[in-house]
Amino acid sequence: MHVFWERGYEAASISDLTAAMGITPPSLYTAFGDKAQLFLEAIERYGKGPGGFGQRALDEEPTARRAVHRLLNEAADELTQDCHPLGCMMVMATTNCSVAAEHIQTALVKRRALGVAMMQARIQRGIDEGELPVATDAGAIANFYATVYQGMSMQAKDGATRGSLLASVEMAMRSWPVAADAPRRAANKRATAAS
Amino acid sequence: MHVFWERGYEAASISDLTAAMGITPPSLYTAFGDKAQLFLEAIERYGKGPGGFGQRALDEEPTARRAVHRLLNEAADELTQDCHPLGCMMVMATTNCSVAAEHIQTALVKRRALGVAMMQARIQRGIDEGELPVATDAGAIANFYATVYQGMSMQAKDGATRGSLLASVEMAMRSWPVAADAPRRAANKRATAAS
DNA sequence: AGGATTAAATAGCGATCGTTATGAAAACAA
DNA sequence: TTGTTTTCATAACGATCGCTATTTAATCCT
Repeated sequence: MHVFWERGYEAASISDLTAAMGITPPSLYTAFGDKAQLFLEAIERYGKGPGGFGQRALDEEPTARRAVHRLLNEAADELTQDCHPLGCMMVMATTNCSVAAEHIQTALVKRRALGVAMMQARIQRGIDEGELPVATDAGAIANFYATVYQGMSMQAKDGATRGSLLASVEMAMRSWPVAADAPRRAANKRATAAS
Repeated sequence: MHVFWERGYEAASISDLTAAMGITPPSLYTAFGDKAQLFLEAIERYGKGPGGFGQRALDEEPTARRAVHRLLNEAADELTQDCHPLGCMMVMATTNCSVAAEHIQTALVKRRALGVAMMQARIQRGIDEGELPVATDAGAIANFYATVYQGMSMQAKDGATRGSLLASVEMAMRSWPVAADAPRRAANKRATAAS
């Protein structure tokens, strides 16, 4: 998983992989079928392991805003840790590839879209529960924070620090839609105080 | 340039390149030296051609805010055009590579950092000219919008539409620092009206 | 027109790619 | 202990990688 994470799908050679695993090519092929299947298993392992923080944040936090905020904050941690490669494996593994690996590319595009869809669903729940204005476009919000997340992944790969990423997270959260009743309540309060 | 843009540095093979150029390998090597030099020339051409909109936006707009806003708006256009590959060549060309191409990788990291530095300089000018609060961290702002830009590039590669990217741009611009005197003036106006 | 020089194309270099056939060692059955 | 099965590593397969030596075609100068 780390080899694919570090190098990407195509640049990770079989000899890189077997060296890291401590096995020989025939063992790899009898155990995993071929390189593509091994990669998909590695991606799955990533999603359940180091890449699972997003899912957890979306599931566990009481509000959509806190969920997205926690997702990005934990991303800043995770993407810059030095016990594993920098950046998000899902983002970095196949940004560029030859025609031979396009099916892997499309598989990853689908997985990324799935992540956005999960975030969108959490935001929609926030709208339904009155946390966000009913006119909010959940898809647009999810797209934006997915964009920020993917950008953070690139920055981390380029050597950005945790602190730098956290600063970007705080800036991104300033774009969060204003709660429908918060300003109204404030306006009411002022009106009440004036009357 | 389009071949490197589409496939990335390593996945673009010499035969891909010669086929696209309509020449044979020896001609390529006598004209450009080797693959790495050809790539660097392609990157330079990209910066002066399709990738030049960022520089222009930063140079030509009267305020830092308008400069960044235009940069992102034009990026939404440029990154999704169908007359050339999707996404930003500078971002996509070497996100993942083998050990053999790491010097290319680091060269691109430097170029990306240069772009961020130019944006930071424009923002700092905005601070110096009173457009932005003196306490503003120009580096942090530049990092954030660079993050958004790189995320947009990934989204475009994954098939995001121009409209989707533009929506993210509008969201990102909501994070722009509030002008130091704008709220004060508003407050003064209210105070004046009350008195 | 014909020899000298430049240009480009064919063919192939060693190395590495993903993948697998083959042979040797280890574990088990009788 | 011997024969059988299983495990795993050595070695090599065809294909392609970046790159170049050699040969053919075109251009130039007299």
